[in-house]
Amino acid sequence: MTSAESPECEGHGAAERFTQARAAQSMALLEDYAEMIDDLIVEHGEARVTEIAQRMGVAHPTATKAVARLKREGLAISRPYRGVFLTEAGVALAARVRARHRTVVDLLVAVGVPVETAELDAEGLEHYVSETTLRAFEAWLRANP
Amino acid sequence: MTSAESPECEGHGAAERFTQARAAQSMALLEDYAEMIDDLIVEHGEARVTEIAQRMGVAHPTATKAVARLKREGLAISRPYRGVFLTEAGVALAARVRARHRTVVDLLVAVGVPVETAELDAEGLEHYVSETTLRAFEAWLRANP
DNA sequence: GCGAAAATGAAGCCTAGGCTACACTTTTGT
DNA sequence: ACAAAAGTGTAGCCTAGGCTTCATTTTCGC
Repeated sequence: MTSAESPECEGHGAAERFTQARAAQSMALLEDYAEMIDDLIVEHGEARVTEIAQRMGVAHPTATKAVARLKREGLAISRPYRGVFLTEAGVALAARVRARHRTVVDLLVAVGVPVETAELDAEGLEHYVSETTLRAFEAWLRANP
Repeated sequence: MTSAESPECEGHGAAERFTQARAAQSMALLEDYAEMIDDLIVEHGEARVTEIAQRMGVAHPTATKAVARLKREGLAISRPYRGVFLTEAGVALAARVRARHRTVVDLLVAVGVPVETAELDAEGLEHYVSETTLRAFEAWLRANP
């Protein structure tokens, strides 16, 4: 542990970091589903629960629950036995997520990570990259072409 | 996985990526607790549940539950009303996690992320960095001092 | 040495995110 | 047109990981 820790007493501020990481985690699944739904709409004009479930590697009721949460958060809309669609906010989220994913993969590849590994790791990593770090990645990629 | 994957259509195997990311997530908390306990043992000779809880930013019963899980996984041992200690496997895990954390922070800083942000983001990121990526980071850091 | 404070454990509740089983629509094929 | 197949929804169960409340044990101060 380096950086800004009080050497005496207990080093804290640690709790904050974990709390923040936990918050990021709760957003991660929502982001994945939003991006997935956006993909499906682009490909097929709509996203069906069954296909969302297949691609996410979960059973269909799990996908249904996730969609319900997306709707609660104002990111998606759907009617019974019909496809799922993203709201404006949902589309914006999906776009942000996709761009961030690209940047993360690009940076990993740029520092020597094999492309397939970069794609694999990015799936987990992307949700924990802050805006500040993302911009640093972009700046570095621009400066190191 | 009941239903098989259609090898046709476009880019899948996506399900696998998500499944893997989910598995990594289930390991993340265990890793954080193991590292934290190791820190406390180094500092105080033992790790008390209350202090683990404080530093993780959770209530003490939450820490107790996490310790129970660590014990189930063979990573820690403890007796009622006594401190928590790591098994050999737990110590090894903590060491690996700490080394990985440092490498991730170093790489982030090296590409221009502010130190405080790097520490913050690394807390979430580190759990999703594969061995391959970690080694790529180390190689890159050696080549770009 | 004893009573109070601090630490720990145990019970019970909540949400998220998995699952299976089953019921009900919609789509589809003859 | 209608029955079978496919898709979707609902209910109910599980685990993980949060929480509060309360009981118990240890530790500490006097």
